Amino acid sequence: MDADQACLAFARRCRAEGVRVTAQRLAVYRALAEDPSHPTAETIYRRLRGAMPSLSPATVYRVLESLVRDGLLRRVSTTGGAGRFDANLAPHQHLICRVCGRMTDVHAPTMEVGRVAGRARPRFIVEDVDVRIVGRCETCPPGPGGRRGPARTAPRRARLASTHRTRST
Amino acid sequence: MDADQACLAFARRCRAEGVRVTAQRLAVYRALAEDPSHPTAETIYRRLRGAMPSLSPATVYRVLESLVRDGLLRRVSTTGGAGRFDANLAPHQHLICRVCGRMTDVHAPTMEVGRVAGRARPRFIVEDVDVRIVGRCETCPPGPGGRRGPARTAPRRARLASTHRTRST
DNA sequence: TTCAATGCAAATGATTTGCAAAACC
DNA sequence: GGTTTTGCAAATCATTTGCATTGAA
Repeated sequence: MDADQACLAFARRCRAEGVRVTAQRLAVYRALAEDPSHPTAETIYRRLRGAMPSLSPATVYRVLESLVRDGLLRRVSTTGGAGRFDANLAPHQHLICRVCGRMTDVHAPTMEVGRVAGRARPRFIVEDVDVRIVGRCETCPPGPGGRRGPARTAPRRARLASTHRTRST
Repeated sequence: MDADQACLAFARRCRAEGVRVTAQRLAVYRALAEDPSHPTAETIYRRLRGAMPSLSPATVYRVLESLVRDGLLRRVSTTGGAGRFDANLAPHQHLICRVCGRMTDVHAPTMEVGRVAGRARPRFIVEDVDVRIVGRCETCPPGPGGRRGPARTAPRRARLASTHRTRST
């Protein structure tokens, strides 16, 4: 699998940047590299603690934060609920089903937003464009909201606000 | 101002949908209609309690949730931090400065994502496209992260994950 | 050996919920 | 008057932090 490759490259890159390569870091990174569903910190934690009983949630959060800071992972945007992460650094967009909560990668040609941003005042320097395409899997039941109904990774009810403490970008 | 118009339309629409028009609802809606900065629930609460001392944060959250559910407001996407809201229902995109946290509306021609979504399996029915253009105001100090530094509405430090309990879309 | 990373527990921030009182239609 | 909403306080959830310990380099 490609995940092994990615993990090797990951370890190399950590060492190159002077970041220590620990079992926890590798495990968290691998969990994300192997899982295209954009899991939450808690999902990663639950998935890992079987093989790593001493792992603590705090470590998962810390590892995720540091990997995002070092540009090895991305945090994807949401409108609430727990934070979700992505090891796929290539430019791409997300399809988000408001019924089942599934988040799928898709590829659309890069959109031209640079010129739009240039009109802003003060002027704005674009660094990243993040596109969320919200809708519904054809196989999920329609209906007004995404409330009720089974959910794989996400919904529980319709959520309101969102996350937790700090900033957002 | 246009906000008065919007409030009238808002009251009309509430009555039409059988939702009660209370002073709290109107105040929260108006606060959002008058403020293009996409404030958080807490910001709205602080702004309102001067004129409405009995207002409680829980009410602000509940009002926001119900207005979003009824399609009178939108929750904007973030990668963490508190949820932010928008009374502008017209299709538009957001410029987000990772240094000062400011979120500005911009207008770019609608992007063609429908065809991309059609390729997904199971097929995906697009209902909304949400574009976040992340970068930096020309007037904000550059630098690796958006950490430290003064912030208007957002940052405090680099945040990690995101919100709170329920779903996300 | 040394400094970064981990684990644990406690702290925080954001948001939600239970319930009785107040308000709208 | 009956049903929604509100307020308040307590509960939850997601995430962060303090501190002593462990471990990678």
